[in-house]
Amino acid sequence: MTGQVRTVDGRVAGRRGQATRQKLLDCLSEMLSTSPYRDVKVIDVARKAGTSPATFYQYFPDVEGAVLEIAEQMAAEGAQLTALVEGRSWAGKSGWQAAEELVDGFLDFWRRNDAILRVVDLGAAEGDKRFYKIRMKILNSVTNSLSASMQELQAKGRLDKDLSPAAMAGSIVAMLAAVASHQKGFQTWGVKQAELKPNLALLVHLGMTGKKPSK
Amino acid sequence: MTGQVRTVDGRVAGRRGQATRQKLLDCLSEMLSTSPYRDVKVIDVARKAGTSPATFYQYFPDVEGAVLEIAEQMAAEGAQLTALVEGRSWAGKSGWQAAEELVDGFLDFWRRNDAILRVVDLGAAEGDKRFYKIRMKILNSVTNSLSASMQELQAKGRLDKDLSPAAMAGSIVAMLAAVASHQKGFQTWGVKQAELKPNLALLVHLGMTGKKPSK
DNA sequence: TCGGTAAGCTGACGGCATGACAGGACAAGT
DNA sequence: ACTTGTCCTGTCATGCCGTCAGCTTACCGA
Repeated sequence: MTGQVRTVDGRVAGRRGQATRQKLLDCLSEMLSTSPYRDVKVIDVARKAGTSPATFYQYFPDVEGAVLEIAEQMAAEGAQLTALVEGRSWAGKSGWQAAEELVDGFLDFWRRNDAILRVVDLGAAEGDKRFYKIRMKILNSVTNSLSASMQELQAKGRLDKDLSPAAMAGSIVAMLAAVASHQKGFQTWGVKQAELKPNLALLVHLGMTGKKPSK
Repeated sequence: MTGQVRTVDGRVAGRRGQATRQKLLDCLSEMLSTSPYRDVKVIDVARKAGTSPATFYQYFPDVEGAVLEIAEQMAAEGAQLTALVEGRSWAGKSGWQAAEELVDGFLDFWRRNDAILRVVDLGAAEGDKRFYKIRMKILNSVTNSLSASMQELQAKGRLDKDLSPAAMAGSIVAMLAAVASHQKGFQTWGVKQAELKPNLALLVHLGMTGKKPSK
């Protein structure tokens, strides 16, 4: 599908080359989580990887290009988030469980990838379509699943028909993503992780079913 | 309270100086909305303002310092967002209206200041306390008001006592902020502004009162 | 009117990151 | 050993950063 890994000047990368490339990506990834995006310099990444800036430019057009690569890898992993919604029932106790697990899984994924997700979020907000596409790839699976579940509920008459599943699902997912990316902030502000989760789950449940959950 | 405006090297700024300073801020502000934050260079801002980079460094320690200044100005304006919540009733029809107006006002404020808010969000997410504080200043007024309203409802027995007003209010506000900062995204993805708002308002209402609104 | 003083601005400079290139090192096959 | 193609780096021109000395401009009191 993706074809071979290639250098900027068109050569195909061999074993050694791919290793170097990956090492650069790893180091960049680490830098992103320890210093502001604006201050990440090619020379630092190269130094950290024990190589030279010139090498970096063999594999990536610039920092942004490398960041996109990392984001792409993460987005591929992120596809598994669908499993948090698909095939779940939103009725009764299992509905509450579904909401709780969705929140849990989401916050966890975000915590594991917060550095790169920050940059993706910024790129998307700035209007860069490549970043926006990646963001979509991650969120879409969840959004679509939620949206489908709501349409089912609507068909069964268990949910108001005049609300838009897409908008509601989008809002819910946006909320999860936002809270997730400011988890640390909530903590310093005095809201504990433990009380954040059930409240988020409650909001999710309310949004999905329009009803209070029966725990 | 704030004392006089001062240059980096300690001189007090006069009329002309303040004008130059403001012009630099305006130009920076415009740059932020037309090019990625990472690519905003001091020299470009200076050129745009018809002055030299050295002048920029007279008034600001670096780009980030100037951005903080802009953000501070915006935060001051943003304090008026409190008015969207304070003194509102969440019962009956007026409850629905309160939710709608909160959503409206929020999205509008975000749309007007999206460029600078993006950068503030990034800074906060990266753990910079100065940006975090500004973000708080804007969101706190709304969050606190919502939180207070919920405590009232709890006292009257109209709302479950086992949920945390702070966490819920925080989640609601985070959701509003998130949706607001990706408004354009929602649109390109096929969700129209018109159907976004009522669904958001519904979520807000559900979260605040635990009940479906009576319109 | 005339200095005196502080504000305001800029040219110039060392330092560093960028991005391109050519050439050397290295591994693998013959 | 020789060839071929991959891989890495030294080097260089370019451009931005951040600072300083020094020049110009505005204000003010005598």
